[in-house]
Amino acid sequence: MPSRRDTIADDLRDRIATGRLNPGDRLPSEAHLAAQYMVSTPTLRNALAVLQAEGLVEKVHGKGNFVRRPVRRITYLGGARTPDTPVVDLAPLSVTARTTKVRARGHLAALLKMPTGSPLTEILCLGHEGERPHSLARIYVPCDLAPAACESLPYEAVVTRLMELRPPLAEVREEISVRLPTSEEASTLRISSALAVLAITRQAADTAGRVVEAALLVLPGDRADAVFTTHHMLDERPAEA
Amino acid sequence: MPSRRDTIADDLRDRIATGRLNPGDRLPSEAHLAAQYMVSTPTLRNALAVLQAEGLVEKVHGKGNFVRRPVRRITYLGGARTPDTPVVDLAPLSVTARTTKVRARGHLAALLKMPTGSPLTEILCLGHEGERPHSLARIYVPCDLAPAACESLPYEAVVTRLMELRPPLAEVREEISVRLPTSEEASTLRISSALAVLAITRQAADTAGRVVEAALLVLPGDRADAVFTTHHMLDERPAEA
DNA sequence: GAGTGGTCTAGACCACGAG
DNA sequence: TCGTGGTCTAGACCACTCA
Repeated sequence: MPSRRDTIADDLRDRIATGRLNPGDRLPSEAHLAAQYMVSTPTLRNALAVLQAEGLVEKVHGKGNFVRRPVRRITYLGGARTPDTPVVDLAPLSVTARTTKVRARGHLAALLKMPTGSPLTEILCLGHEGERPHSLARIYVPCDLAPAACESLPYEAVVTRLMELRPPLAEVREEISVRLPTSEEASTLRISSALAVLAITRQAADTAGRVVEAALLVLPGDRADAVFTTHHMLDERPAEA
Repeated sequence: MPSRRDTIADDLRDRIATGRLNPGDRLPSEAHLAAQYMVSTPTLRNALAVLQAEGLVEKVHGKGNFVRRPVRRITYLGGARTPDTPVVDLAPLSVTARTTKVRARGHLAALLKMPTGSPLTEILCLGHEGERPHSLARIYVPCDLAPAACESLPYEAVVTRLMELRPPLAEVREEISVRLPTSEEASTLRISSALAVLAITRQAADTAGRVVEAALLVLPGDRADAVFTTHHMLDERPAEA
């Protein structure tokens, strides 16, 4: 027996799929919809929450519920990439970076295989697409591998300098998990705190086994994919794209 | 201003973290807790939903809310793995498989690069840890690469036969996304339909570029990680673990 | 049958956005 | 100021589990 919430969500989803509701359209108010479907407002809101989690509907406080424009999905390219590929594929997007010095503690120290309290450079990156933030990255590198006085450099310059300072990488480990955003992440990314995010922990080591970078990436779950392509090493080694 | 829901969730989370509530413990009933915190039952249930999404609390209909035993997280090993590594690391776990013949359609046909209607063998795998299901995999292979009459074979035998029939792989592409489970997936995995899952689409091709396997994996977001390790190809090629 | 969670109701009050 | 969504209330009724 499908719940009323799901019945309503299915109906609205169908309305969007068949073009009766178009991207950018404002939905009738929640009170209106509740009356149409003859349910209480909490029930209707639950139905909208389903669609919101699917990325079909966007709620804007004080304005209404809107059919989301089909956003290009963010693609995180993991693994087999050339060393100068940016951490997230931000091709036509803008990234703002802020660099600060912090000290390793807890999980972060373990990730970098450095003792607690070790000085680190944190590069906080926020990817934008138009007005809207859409990816958050915290990159940590040992201070000796960080560009000096780079607080004011633009993102591209920081990345370029990082690559120059860094020894060649031997191994990259990426761990992907799903979780709810912290409230800070939710407000930074302007997503609902109920929308799960893709959390990627990236650890890059040089040939000596030294961890030269740890990165914590947060991508909104409704529009992020992570893609890994592995070329198996056979007799012939395929060229990497 | 933190909401009451978050205040309550924070308090319960703290009770768990500090050991005042221990794994396996049953929480007081929702009505009881609502009275303690002086909130209505929906508000209290929202607070529990937060903890449930974090994997700290498990709701069991008709029995109560329980502090979750720290479950071993499921680790999906992607990318750089030897060909005979199972799709999901199910080491001490049991897997049941069911094999049926289906026809490629829509997304699946595109994934396999086969025309719509092509015959496929579907291997439906359900990973168990004890009584509890914890991973769902749908593996599709062209019929000529599927073991004949394998409907009744155990999982391990099916996988072994698959590997024997399959040409060496050249490229594996894995796409990871976050979404809510379908109602079928939620009931099969016995998770709440509000708990996001890690959805992994795996596409394996042989040296000729033919797709020899497409797999759709669904892992519960509260206890699943996907790990990718890339050994960069430098002068010396590191041995694969 | 007693107790539990699951769903839903019909409101109330507050916070936000736009005119 | 008005309409919107955000949060919350104090119940009701149903479904499930277990004794």
